[in-house]
Amino acid sequence: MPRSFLVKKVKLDDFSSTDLESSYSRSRTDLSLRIRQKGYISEYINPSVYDGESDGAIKVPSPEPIYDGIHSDYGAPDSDQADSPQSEISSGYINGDNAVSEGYTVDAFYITDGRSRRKVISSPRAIQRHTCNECGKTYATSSNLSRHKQTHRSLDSKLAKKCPTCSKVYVSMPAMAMHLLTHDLKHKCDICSKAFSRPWLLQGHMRSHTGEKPFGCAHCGKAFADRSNLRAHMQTHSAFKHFKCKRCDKTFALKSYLNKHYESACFKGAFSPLSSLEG
DNA sequence: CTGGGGACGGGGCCC
DNA sequence: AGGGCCCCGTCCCCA
Repeated sequence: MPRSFLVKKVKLDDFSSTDLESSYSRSRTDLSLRIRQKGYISEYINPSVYDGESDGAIKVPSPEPIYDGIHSDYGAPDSDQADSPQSEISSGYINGDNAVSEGYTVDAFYITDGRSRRKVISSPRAIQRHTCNECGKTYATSSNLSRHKQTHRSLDSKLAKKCPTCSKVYVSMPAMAMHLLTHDLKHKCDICSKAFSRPWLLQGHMRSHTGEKPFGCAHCGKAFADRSNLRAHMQTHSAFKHFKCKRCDKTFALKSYLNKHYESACFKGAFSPLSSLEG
């Protein structure tokens, strides 16, 4: 599947030559381990970090071995079996029943990020990027850049438009159009009649009825219906807790845990921590 | 109180 | 311009 191949190549492109040499000569699982040694999942999901990987310091290695119950080798780079979880190639199965999941190692998880396609430098089109002079973001076409530039307009701009339903103001017409969709719940579940604004929201919802869990953790084998939930789960495998309470210094693996902490023990009845301590 | 998971929404980006 | 896909984030519930 060409798209999978490109995406995979993107990921490899972002590693140092040392990384590449070793990963080319070793299995994808080994590459996954190297990724985790470099700083676990959040650093490979966060686009800002990804865009400018500057810190090669070794942080906390994964406390967990790659889950043996699935096939976590996504194929060596010279293999034409390069796979993404979107692929029809079934490289790994978490469950033995009908709910078939493919195992996501940290790297495989990352490479399915559609945004990473921005970094496809092997593509001829990627060489001629159109750069926003305000924020430096680059786009494949001038049309896309033009659309993006709308987001830099001021809210006071004469071009700003207000949503007739909820009065939210948008300076970007594509964002406005996207927002208008959120008021149009035309995707309805045949089973429970719940309605959604986007087809993929309905898709995700349908999994709650079917039990389908396409997103599997390659570390422990647990499968999820929702990619975001797998992402949060992946963070629970990390021994590195990125989110620290600025009052009591307790650390948490997930920002949501820290927020919960702020709302409960540490700041109950006190001033709002979210406004004064975020950062 | 914390950790973890399920479900979902908003908005950005690509083709 | 529209559809598809994705990320980030939140809310809620439960152990």
